[in-house]
Amino acid sequence: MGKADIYQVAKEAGVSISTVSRAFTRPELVSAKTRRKVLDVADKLDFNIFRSATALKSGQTYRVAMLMNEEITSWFNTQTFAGIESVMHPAGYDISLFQHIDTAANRHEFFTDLPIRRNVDAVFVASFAIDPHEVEQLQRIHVPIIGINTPSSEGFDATISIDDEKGMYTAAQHLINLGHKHIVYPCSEAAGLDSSIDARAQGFINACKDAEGKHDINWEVLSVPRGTAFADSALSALLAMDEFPDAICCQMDMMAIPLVLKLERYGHRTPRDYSIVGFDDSPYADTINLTTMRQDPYAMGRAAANKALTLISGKTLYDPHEVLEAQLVPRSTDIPFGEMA
Amino acid sequence: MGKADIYQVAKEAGVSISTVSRAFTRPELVSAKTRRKVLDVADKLDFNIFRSATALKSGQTYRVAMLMNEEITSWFNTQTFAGIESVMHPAGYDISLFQHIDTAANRHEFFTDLPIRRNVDAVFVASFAIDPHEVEQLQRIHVPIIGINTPSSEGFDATISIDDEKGMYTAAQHLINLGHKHIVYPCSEAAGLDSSIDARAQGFINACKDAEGKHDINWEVLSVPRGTAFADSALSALLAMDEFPDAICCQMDMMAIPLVLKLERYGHRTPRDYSIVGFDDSPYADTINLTTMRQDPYAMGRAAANKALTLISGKTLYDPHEVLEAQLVPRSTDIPFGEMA
DNA sequence: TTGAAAGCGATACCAC
DNA sequence: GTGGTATCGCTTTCAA
Repeated sequence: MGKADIYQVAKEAGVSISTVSRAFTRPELVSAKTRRKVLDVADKLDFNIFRSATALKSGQTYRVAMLMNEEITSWFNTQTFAGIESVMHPAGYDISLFQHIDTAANRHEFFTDLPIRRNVDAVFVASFAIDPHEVEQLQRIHVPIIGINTPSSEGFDATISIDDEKGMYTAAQHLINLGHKHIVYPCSEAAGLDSSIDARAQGFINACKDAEGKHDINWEVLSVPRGTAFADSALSALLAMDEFPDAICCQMDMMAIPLVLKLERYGHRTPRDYSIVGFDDSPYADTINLTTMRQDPYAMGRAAANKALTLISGKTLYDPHEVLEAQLVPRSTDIPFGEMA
Repeated sequence: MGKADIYQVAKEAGVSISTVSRAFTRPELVSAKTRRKVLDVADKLDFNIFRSATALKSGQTYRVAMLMNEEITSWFNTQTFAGIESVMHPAGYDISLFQHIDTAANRHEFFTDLPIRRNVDAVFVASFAIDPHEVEQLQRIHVPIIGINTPSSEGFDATISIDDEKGMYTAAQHLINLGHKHIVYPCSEAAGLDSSIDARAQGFINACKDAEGKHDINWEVLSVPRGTAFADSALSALLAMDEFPDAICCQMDMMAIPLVLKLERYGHRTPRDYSIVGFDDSPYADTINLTTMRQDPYAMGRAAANKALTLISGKTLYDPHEVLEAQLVPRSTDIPFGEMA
């Protein structure tokens, strides 16, 4: 049966174990005939190189860690993970996932135990606020650390981020330029964990402040509790306002999409009655024709993984820290103030 | 620095490497004082057990493979992956992902090379039609094989599935019981890859055939091309019909949700003008109040992973093959035929 | 082009 | 409760 080791293959093929090894990992050092024979025997005996042994010998682990806020099931995390996977897998790496590095308890446990120490060849930190002390702890594992949408690049060997603040500044400015007078930003509290949330809110605030001299606008940030029902909370808050706004600027599509769909049931229809822009260009944004700011976390994951491979191989990055810009995707939930019903 | 090995830790702590090893993996065999000392030294030297060595010694790999159709970014795949991860990670396993085991070329490559042979402790096969020959190939790696929504349990050590056919039978029957007369099932072609698609279509057909004697119904399957725009294709096909149906039965929410949203732009509003039910209870189904058949792939992933752990540990499963039923989630896209406008 | 042998780091059996 | 040591499977240098 099929638990042959390298010695059995060597014996059956009439060669040494060195040759078997080479037939798999350094084919060019073995004659074509010998190689053919070894591989045939190996296949017959269900033999394959045992990567754990290779790992031991080489000191590499062929694993990388990915740390994230919350669950992998969120759109951003899934896309980023898929992007990293798409380049790390072909390169022979598995991804060891650490979800929910969010609560104080989880963080403390992770950063003091450092279970990944000596067990991964690189670490990806996806979109969460990590404090300087934690970065310092991470550095103790002595492997490349790559940040994706981290608030700072301090302590990271490489980072790739979108400029959330600028992106949201652009979105808000777009609504202002359309002539809107009363702009609301429903904002779920970030609890200091998701760095993007804070940066986006700041971008909105900055755009409004900058416009205050030139435009006659009335703007406000509507804080709603964090949680799974944040969109419903925002809905309630909006419906409870003295006067319904003429524009809504959303921190993410997952806020904007439910609002568009549910506000309609209360007689508020976009773009007839109000303009709205989202952020992310996540699923169904196109279906409902939501104007939004697009970011591409899959591409960011790929870029981050390529940086990691370069660093793992001991090379230097030409461009370790990259900042991308979100792009406005004009669809049809926004019209000039003057054209509204 | 910071690359201390077990010998340095032993030396610094004044013990043998056996004791260092035990301090980490068999704490109960070491005196509390010695253990404390060893762990302190280890922390100071940034030492940790090197899992690749453990793996070599034990013959385990602490990796499992997950094979899937298409990308991990689909709702079903993400949920299933997250479920598996939620039990495998705490148990010390990483998941090695193999996406796109769908095209003939990819399948052939995977099943003949069998890159996972000897390199994983278990294999999960998520929701795709795998033929008997392929299962046979998989068995050559001599580890437990666990299927999730596979069309057959033949050759698998364990399986967990929902009864797609019965679920869709229920959905169709529900529409029939509401008195609908003209029921359409928009169906993207499955190309023999996604086993659920075929089973669901069959469930719809069976329900309609069974009802033909008792009810005066007119039903049809509307085949639309596979691809990213399958919902738009279905939309076109529906709008091109001589007479718009009074009920639509969808293979998945990702078909139903765009239809509900876009048909409205053409004057067809649910439930006023037609009833519609989806399948999956995936994101935004609740937001638009879609009546649908719920399945829980996260829970299936967890169950599959628990089965895997049992099998890996050499135990026998009491109940290797489980079939779950999708549950009708009544919301408000369906009303009795008689109450329609 | 191929073979012999040392060694990667942890584990577990066997002594003490 | 602790230490010595053979061993897991592969890679790689050195020799032939």
